[in-house]
Amino acid sequence: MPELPEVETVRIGLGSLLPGKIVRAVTFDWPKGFPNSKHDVSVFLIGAAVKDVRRRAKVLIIDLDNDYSLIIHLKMTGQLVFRSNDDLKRFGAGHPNDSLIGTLPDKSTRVTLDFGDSKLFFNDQRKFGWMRLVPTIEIPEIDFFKKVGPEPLAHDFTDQDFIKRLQRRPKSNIKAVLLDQTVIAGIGNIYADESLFAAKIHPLTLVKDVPMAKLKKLFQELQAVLRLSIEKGGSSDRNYVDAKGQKGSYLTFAKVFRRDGQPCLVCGTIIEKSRVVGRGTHTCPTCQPKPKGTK
DNA sequence: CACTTGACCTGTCCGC
DNA sequence: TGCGGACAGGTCAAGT
Repeated sequence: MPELPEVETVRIGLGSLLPGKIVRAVTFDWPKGFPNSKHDVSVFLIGAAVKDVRRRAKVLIIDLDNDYSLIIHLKMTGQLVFRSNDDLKRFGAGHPNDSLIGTLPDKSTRVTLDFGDSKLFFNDQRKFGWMRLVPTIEIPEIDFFKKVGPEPLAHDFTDQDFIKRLQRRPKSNIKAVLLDQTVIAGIGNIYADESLFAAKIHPLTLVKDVPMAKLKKLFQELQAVLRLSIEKGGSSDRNYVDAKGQKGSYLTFAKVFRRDGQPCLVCGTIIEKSRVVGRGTHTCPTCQPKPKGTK
């Protein structure tokens, strides 16, 4: 589930909660998702203090004061939920506010970091997510970080940079290219659909067939939807929650995503759902006419 | 090489 | 109510 805005929301939350906390204990039994040995965890994680929480693409990086870092990918259903011991006592068996989270840990909890006065739960229903403890200095050498594209909201990332990178894949359809993390970092299914709708581009259009003006428009709209979503705490469909276990409200503002069967907010045509690159894809057939030669 | 498809998991929802 | 099948927001390996 989590794309750039959701991971960024978690980063902001953890960034205000974790720095200074010392890891006192770690509970885990998930060799595939968290392959570090008990020995390494006890030597390089227990006793270390959290220094900083960063994000690159959809990956969270928790830097420790011993030159090690935890890198975490939430994939589709991962959650990182922080609870003080007081909250655990108070809300352990209940649902604070409109949270999707009940008693913690629950059956999807894969890893628990215990800070003494509080805990951080890594939940992941589908177990696609992962977490690794690595020397901080080795992070840039990890394959994913070597290959991942630029941050779409970086201040020095321009529309010309964006267009140049998209045009490296002229014969792919534009949605596939937006979703390719090596082209641009952090875009997933929700923000691909939303930005393509805003720029009035059909997702199946080949990159080479999109006029320059529309590529520029796409860049502006992509930045706008990402920024709005971060402001709204991300999108919560079923699983996503922030560091405090709360849902985000962006989907209230989504114009096509999960709005199939409802009228387009621009022209009133019924929004359609189809499959593009194997993913559920939402379009307005009037605002985003299909490219010639597709059915 | 460029590009597309399936596999990884579990849970939920929908139709019969 | 039960059951099979499709589907879910990501990424990689394997396929064409």
